Amino acid sequence: MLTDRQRLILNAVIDDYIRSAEPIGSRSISKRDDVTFSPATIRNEMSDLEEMGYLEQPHTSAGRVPSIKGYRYYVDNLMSQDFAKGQEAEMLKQFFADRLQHSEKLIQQAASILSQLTNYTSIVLGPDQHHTSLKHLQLVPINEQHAVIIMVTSTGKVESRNVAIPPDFSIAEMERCIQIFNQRLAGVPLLHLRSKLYSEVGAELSKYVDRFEELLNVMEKALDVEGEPQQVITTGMTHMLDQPEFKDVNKVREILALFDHQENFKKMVPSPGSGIQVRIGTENDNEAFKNCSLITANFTVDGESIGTIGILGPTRMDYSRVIGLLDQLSSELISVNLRLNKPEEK
Amino acid sequence: MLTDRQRLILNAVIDDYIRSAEPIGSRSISKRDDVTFSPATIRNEMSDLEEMGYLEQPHTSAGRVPSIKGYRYYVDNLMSQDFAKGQEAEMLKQFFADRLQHSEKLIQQAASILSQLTNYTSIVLGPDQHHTSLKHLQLVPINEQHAVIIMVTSTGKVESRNVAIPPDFSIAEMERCIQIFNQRLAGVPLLHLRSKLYSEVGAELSKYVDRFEELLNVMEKALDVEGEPQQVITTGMTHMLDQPEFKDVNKVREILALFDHQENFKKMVPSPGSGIQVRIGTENDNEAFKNCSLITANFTVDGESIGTIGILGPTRMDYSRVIGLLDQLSSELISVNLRLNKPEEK
DNA sequence: GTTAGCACTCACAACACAGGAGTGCTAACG
DNA sequence: CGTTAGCACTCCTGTGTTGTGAGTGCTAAC
Repeated sequence: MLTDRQRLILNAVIDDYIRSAEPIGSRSISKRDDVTFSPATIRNEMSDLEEMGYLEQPHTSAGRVPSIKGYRYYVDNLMSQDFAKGQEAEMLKQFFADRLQHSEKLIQQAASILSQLTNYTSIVLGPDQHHTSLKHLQLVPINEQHAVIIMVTSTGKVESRNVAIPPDFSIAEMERCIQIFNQRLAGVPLLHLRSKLYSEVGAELSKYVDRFEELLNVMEKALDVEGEPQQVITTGMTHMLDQPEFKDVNKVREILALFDHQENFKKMVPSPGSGIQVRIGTENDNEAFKNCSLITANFTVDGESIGTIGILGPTRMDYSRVIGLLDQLSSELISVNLRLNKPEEK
Repeated sequence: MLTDRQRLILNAVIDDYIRSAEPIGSRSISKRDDVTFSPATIRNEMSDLEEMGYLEQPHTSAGRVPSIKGYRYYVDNLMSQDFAKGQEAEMLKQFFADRLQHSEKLIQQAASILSQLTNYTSIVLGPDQHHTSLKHLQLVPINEQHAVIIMVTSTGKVESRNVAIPPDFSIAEMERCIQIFNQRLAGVPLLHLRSKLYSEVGAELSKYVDRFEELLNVMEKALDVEGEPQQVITTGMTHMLDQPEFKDVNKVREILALFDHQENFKKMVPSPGSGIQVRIGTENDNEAFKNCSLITANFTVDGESIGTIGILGPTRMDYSRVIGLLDQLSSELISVNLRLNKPEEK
């Protein structure tokens, strides 16, 4: 569809624009080493590229700027794919060298590093609750009426809930029940905890405890993971302000407002699975992000999602570098997880 | 030191300026209901107030603006002290009505509400680690070589650490050790855990386990709370941008940069104890905050600090309202904690 | 001591204007 | 026929000018 020369020029425009953030003119393109034609020729080609929708003109007599379609073509076809894994990759490796964190915290820290490296904002979504399962349940009494229930999940994360002990239940009784829960519920996906609670545990429990229904009620509330919003953590929002496209406070506000209402992100992040995804400008279905691009990477181990990292920058972001870093990070994470789980059952 | 009329005028200037964010002229003051003199008289008084350092002039022929000294005088002497506890107080009450969270999470949520109510940014500092103690220790094995150690603190917070099980230790052995730890370390302040580990537990442990030193080493790392930075959570940074004084991106950047490096806040927050504190403008020892005020409230139960909330706004912030809300919040928190711990031992 | 009157100051918005980067078109060249 | 040089035209941007209005400080009168 595009001639080689058009592709060369489109690539040149986007490359330069990513660096300079200013409309690119024909003259400056012609000065590049990889370009041999005169400004006039380039003007003609750029005019064609504009007509086809790959470039845009802020106004007559300004240079050209890539359109969403242009960026998309760049990411899909033009962009250098040999993600230069230089010293930055080395930094990531160093970072992971001797970490023994559960994967969730690990990803958070990785995102923070990514944000520093790229000068973009990073967003971490915890692992999709629907796909993590319960590893262990534990009761810690606070006083006669209150206790803390601790859940350890398959990702190594620890969650805790305060519960009120039903009157007339002794702590010893509670502890016996928790044991039963543990036997029956270990390995069950968090999402199914509630239904299993009645179908599996109920019958068993009734043999040992009299007023087990009351207890089930309490546990149902405590184990309800849907109430707990999926955690969203952002780092490096400052970097947003460094980009010249956001020198106007109002544009920044729209975006930062999104950060305060984190529910939004869940909608924006592509459905789980499927490695690295790029959403350019209006491809995000959110008005506030029309000048931003979001690159997300979903990290999985053994097919289980352990978290998602998103890198948010202006549409004019350095796609190649960010994708390269996420790529590298992905393999590091996998190797860490192998190290951690090597001698595991199954 | 100030005449009644001067106090009235200073109060009027600050009041109006808090609302309008624009320099206040003599004419607009004279229109207030509580002011009976002419603009000319007010001009003379304002001139005196400026000479004394309570007011400032952005430039000749502009109105007056309060100085740091002016705000300080306002907060200490002028500000209405009957913190109107209207429907806002009711909201807070509602919010606390049936919460059963550990106090730390409770404070975080409270801060979030405060941020919404006031349109300022809120900052939560976790309880000072030096004053919380260990309640319970728990080991959850992940595989043969790794386990999660869970610490429940006296504030009801749950912390977890991944540890590597020393080679040749069985999980059963580990669990026996943890029991000993629990007996010996429950109630010990987190800060002293490490020293007690050797002085108290070491001897006891040597009776049961052979190579206990190795184990102590592992535990020492796991229980080291000083490595873990004190948690800092911020909400509602967007509101910062709503203030007209921050319409310039560069000023915002300085402040947001602080948020990315949370260590800073620990230095800024006044030493624990002592209720509500107000830091106006340059009273904060941080260049970036020279146009901000920080109101902090330290919440304690039975003399133990359970966390600190800071409200950050422009120097022109509504001191009276914020202090009132923090005041209200403080009493709500205490009543919740009473409810939660009523039947506790001691 | 208080107030009216008035000249003076100074930020700010509106406007005009020059400079310059970049385009689009046309015509000439190989 | 594709490519290039030349040139007129567009339009953003920065700068200087001017006018307006809010507000002050001073003086004189009440």
